[in-house]
Amino acid sequence: MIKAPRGTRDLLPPDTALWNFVEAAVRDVFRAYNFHEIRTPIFESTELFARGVGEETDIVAKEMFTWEDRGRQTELIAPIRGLSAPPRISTVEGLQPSSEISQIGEGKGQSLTLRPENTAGVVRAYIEHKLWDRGLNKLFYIGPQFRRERPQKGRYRQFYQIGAEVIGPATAGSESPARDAEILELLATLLDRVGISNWTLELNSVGCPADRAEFNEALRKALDPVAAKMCADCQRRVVTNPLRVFDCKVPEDQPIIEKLPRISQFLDEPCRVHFEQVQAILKSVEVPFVLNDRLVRGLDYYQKTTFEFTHGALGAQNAILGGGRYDGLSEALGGPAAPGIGFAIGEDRLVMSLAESAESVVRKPDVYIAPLGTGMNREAARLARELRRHDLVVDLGDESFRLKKSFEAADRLGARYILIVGENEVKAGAFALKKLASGEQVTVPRGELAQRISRAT
RNA sequence: GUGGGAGUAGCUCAACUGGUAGAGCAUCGGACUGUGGCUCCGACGGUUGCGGGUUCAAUUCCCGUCUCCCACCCCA
Repeated sequence: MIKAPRGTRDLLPPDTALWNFVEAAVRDVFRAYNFHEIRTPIFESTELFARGVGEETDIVAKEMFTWEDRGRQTELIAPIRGLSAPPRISTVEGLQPSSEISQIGEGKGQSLTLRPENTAGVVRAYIEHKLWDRGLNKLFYIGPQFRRERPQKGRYRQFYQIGAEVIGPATAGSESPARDAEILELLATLLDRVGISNWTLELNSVGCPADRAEFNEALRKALDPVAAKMCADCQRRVVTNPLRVFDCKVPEDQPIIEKLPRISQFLDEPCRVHFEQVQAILKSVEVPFVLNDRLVRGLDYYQKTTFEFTHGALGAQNAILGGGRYDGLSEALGGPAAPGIGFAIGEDRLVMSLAESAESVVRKPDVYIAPLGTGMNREAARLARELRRHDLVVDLGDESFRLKKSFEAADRLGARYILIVGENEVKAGAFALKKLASGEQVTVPRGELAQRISRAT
C-alpha cells in the first residue's frame, strides 16, 4: 500500500473544518490591521534561502529538500513510467557549502528548493516587483513549508505557516517600534480570537549586527575558560554559534550560563531606545509580555526585536509562533534598504492548541431529503436545488432506500430535518417534514419549505 | 542525524512461558413493504507494517527495513 511520505499527513474532515475556522478568523484579523495576502511559489532558487536564511543555519545546512532542475528535456515522465532512472533528489547535505550552492544556479540545471520558510520568498517578491512603489508593505501568507527534519509531535516535514511581514523603506515607517508593537498586539488579538488563552509572549532584543558582533566576542571570551566543563552540545555551540548556548537545558550548565554576559548589556543607544519604545507601547495597549534575554532566534536575518509565543500542552515543541525584525534582509538579497519585521505561526501547532473541537465547527445538513419510491429522485432533486438556493445545507438519499434507511442516514449525518418525498406528498403538493431531535412532524406546502427549515433551530 | 517506545479488522484494543487471531464500536443486511435514535439476530472485514532468520509450528523469539510516538538536536 502506498502511504503518505514520512512526516506528511492527510488532513481529513472534520479536522479540515477546524483549519478553515482558524484561517477565516486569521483573515478577519489581518483585514482589521490592513494586511493583504501574498502567495509566493512553493519552491524557489536554492540560492535565495542560502543567502536569506543563512548558510550556517541547520535549516539550510541540512533540512532542505533540494534538487537540480533539468530544464526542458526529460521532465519527470520517463522516470516515472519506466522507474528506470528516478529523478535525482538530494538534500544539500551531500554538497559542499556555499561555493557549490551558488555554482549550481549558473549551470543549465538550476538548483531549486522547497521553501523551508516564507519570509525569504516574500522579501524576494518585494524586491522583484518593487512593491515599495505600490504602497504594499503589510503582507500576510498562509501555506505549506517543507523541512527535512525528524518528525515528532507538532513537527512535520510538510507543515503549515501563517505569517506576516511589514516591510518597506524607513520613510514608510517600517523601522518604527510602533510596527513591532502593532505586530505583537495583532498576534495577541489573533490568539484570543481563535480561542487560545494561556499564551505567553517572550520578548527580547538581539541588537544590531554591530552589537551582536561585540556581544559574540564577549561571549566567546567568557566561554573560553569554562567551555571544557560544559555539555558536548555546548562545546560544539561555542565554536559554531555561541548564542545558542543560551538554549541549553542541561542542569549542570545552568550556573555557568547564568554568569555569561547578556545581549541586553551590549545594545547601542538606538537599539536600546527602540526596544524600550516597543515595550512602552505594549504596556499602553495592555499586552502582557515577559522579557527573556536568553531568547535567541535561529535564523541569521533577525536583529533588534525577537519574540516567541508559547503555549503548554504542546510537548517539547511549545513555541506556537516566532518572529522578529530583519532590517538587513532586503539588502542581503540584493534589494534596497527595507527594514522589516514579521512572524510565522505554526498552524499545525496552533490547531493542536485549540480548545474548540472539530465537530463543533462543522456545519451539519439543515435537511436530509428522503425520496421514496420510483420516480421520486426527480422530485427530490428539484426540491434540493430550490432549498440550496436559500442557502440551506441539503443532502439526499435515493428512491430505492427504505424509509428506515433514510432516517438512519439522516441521523448519521446529523441533519436537523428529514423531508419525505413520496407519491402522496407530490400529489398533494405538501411534504412531510420531521424534526429529528424532537420527532415533531408537520406537513408543509412546497412554497413554505425553505422558510420553515431556515427559521427553526 | 542520535537515543528510547510502539506497529494485530475502518477505529479502540485482547491473544498465559511460541501451538496456525478475538471482542467492542463502526459498516452492511434482517426482525420492521411509508417513519430514525433502543433491542435482538446475522454478515462483511486481517498476507498480525514489510522482508528475512530460528523452529515441527512465529502476532509471540532474533536480524534488517519502513512508519508513528517520546526526547535530543533545531525550529513554527
